[in-house]
Amino acid sequence: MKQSHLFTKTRKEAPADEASRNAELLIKGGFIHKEMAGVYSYLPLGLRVFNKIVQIIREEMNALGGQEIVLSALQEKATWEPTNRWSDDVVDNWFKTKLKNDTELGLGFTHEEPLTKLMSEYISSYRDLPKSAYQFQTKFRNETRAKSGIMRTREFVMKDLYSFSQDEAQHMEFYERSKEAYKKVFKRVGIGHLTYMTFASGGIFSQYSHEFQTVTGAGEDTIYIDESKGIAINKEVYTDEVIASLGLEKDKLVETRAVEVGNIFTLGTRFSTALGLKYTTESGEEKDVFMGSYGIGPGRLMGTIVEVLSDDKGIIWPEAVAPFRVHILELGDSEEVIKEATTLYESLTAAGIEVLFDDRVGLSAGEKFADADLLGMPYRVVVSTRSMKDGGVEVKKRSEGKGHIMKTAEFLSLLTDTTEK
RNA sequence: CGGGGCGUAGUAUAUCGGUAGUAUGCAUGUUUUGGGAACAUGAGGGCCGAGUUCGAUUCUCGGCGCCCCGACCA
Repeated sequence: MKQSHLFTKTRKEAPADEASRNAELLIKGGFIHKEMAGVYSYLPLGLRVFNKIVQIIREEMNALGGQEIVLSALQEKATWEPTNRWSDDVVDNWFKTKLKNDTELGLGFTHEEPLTKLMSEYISSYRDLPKSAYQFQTKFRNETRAKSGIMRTREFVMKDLYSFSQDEAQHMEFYERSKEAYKKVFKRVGIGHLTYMTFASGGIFSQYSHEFQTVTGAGEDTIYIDESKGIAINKEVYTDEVIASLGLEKDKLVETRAVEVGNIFTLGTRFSTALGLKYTTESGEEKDVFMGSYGIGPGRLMGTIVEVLSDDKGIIWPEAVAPFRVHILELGDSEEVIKEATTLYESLTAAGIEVLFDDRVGLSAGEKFADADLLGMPYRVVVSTRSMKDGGVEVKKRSEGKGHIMKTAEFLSLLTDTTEK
């Protein structure tokens, strides 16, 4: 994409009403736009990142056997009453509305109820299990306090997967595989090294749930990490008893702040019992389906990546989620430079490489460099009279301090090799 | 929800009970082009409402909105 075509612009100063690093950098770069407290829109560059994160999650959920669906945001009262989650006294963050005829509706804050109800139309035999379904869907939560930029918002897309199994044993098999899928997701988006599977409170059907917590001061949670084992305990269940039961030693645990980027949860039969999701066993017995839920918020994940992977100049996107892989900067307006840069842009694009081409005229070199640092594409390629005199283009990785001159063909093969790897 | 802070050009910030200033961004022109260029010219502003006052952006009250800490986060 030619940068002259992009309708967003960078800005030098972050809005005064944003204190979090993720919001500052994402707004300065034109990735997102704030509509109101806790509600953000995604702009072209931000949406590209968002979609890449979504696609990585989608691939891993598909590999797990999940089937993608999209459930409705509008929810009716009758679906939620059987589980006692319609009342505002029980669930205080519903956004509710009404039909013209005064029928009450809610905007879904999660989707256990509608999916459980829906599944009862399709699941009736042990032969139908296990199954799992997931979606990327907008949730609405009337948080008393939105905060930290896109980390805690009132409207956000969530990947929520729900698993349906015959019994706890079958459920646990899926649950264990989901842990691995989640680890892959966080590794692929570039924050695996900072993300710990964390024991958290479990509910009625299991002692623990598992959260995936990424270490950052911007996080809302306090966790205790065992670095050697690569796991952590959430403060909410941090007791001597729990530490011992997990085979950990208290003096090896390090307290830190972290953000919950994902969680997996054993639901048991709470929802299936209430909503009548049953199946018939091989011996003809009727049993409640055993469920689990598995969530990741792609937007929060994007915010977390920015919190964790940025420096004083801007964002350092991991290749897997960067809006573009290469950022070509055309410096100066000599005909040779423009021709060389345009040719490079076209040949990289033809090779299937995503390129942002800073073809804007009349800007100083410093301004283009500053924008490139802020926007954070993995590779910055400068085409200028100087680079041409030196016999090529200057290639610099965003994550490294110095660039070096390469022939364009050399650069192209570098990118292609990495792709094939 | 408890506590604290704050609303001034697109953005960021000053000042002041009496003509609202600066930077940046924007427009036009000339020059400039390897780390947010220079000069000139121009457009652009007091969240809403009530009160006090000769006069309110400033003071008072109410509303709306935003941020931070805590609580909450199924």
